[in-house]
Amino acid sequence: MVKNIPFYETLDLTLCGNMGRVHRLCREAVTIAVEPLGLTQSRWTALMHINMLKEGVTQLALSQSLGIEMPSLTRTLKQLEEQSLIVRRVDEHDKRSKKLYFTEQGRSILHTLNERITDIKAQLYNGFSHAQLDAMAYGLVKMEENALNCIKSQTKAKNDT
Amino acid sequence: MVKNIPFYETLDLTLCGNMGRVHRLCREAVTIAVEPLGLTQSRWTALMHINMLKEGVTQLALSQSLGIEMPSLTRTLKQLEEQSLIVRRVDEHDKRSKKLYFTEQGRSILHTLNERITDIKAQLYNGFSHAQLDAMAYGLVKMEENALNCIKSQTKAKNDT
DNA sequence: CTTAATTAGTTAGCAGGCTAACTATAATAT
DNA sequence: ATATTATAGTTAGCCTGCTAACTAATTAAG
Repeated sequence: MVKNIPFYETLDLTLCGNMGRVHRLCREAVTIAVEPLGLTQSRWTALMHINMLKEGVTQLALSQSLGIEMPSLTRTLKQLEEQSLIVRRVDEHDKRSKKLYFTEQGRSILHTLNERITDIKAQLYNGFSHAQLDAMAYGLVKMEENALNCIKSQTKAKNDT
Repeated sequence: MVKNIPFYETLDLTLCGNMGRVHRLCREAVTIAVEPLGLTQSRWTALMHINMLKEGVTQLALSQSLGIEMPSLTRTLKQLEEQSLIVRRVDEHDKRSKKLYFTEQGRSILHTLNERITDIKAQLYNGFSHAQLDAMAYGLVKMEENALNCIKSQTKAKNDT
């Protein structure tokens, strides 16, 4: 029974609080669905992105794709390696970097994982038009830009002191 | 240089990852601005909501307004009390619940806090039309509903087993 | 009235973001 | 050739969400 809720009644007052909550809820919805596979949010997200970027991707590239910092990723990959779903191999051409590959077991759960995520995604986007989804995605990208600029200008102002 | 980014290139692949990242960045932008006041994100958000709901609000009502669970709030309020910015007083009519009040010191930083947040908000929403912001807010509410339904139906399916 | 169920709040501990400080390798400058 | 700087990854530890299990007070049932 959602009507045309004026922006200032929702997003504005709590600033970005709503975004955080919706994010947590969407995340939870998927996590419930893939829990039987022994995966948490950070782990299934990482698996999906490795698959998307193709095996052999470096940790740095993966962290950028995920939009998280290296230390956050390191922990997740460690867990995935302990679960024997992936392996990390040092790149022979640049011994600083490590490339990521699925194990047999890791590759074998990809299909089920993909299926379940697609299912949940359909439920989350239920009732949205393509135009609406595009508008949201565009808004998010724009707000991300604004936030980055805002952070940058503040950091700069501090250093100039 | 953001063009008309097709939804499936952004929000879809990472599902709700973008929302999480934008949320973190917006949060960071404000936090930098209010750090000199000795406040973190959870603390300034709580202060703003207490002010909005008026002093004397219960912890339960505050947690619902913030969209977080009680234990998350308990910790934050404990810190605010240790900073002597608020006090918690047992409600005489229902000794289970506690009501929240600002201290002198707490009330005195509200003005500065409000000012800085308003400033950052303007930067984050820079370039957005009212219609765009409303569309995003509406989309978030709708997706939250979808997520809640999705979680509920999954939980129910599990219990029926 | 006494007992059972519900409710507000707390504590303990997990999940997954983050920064700061570190190691080891590679690239650049002198 | 050597010394400096930059880069990929790790470790340690903070912040703030969460659930599960608890206490104490209130409400509902028998």
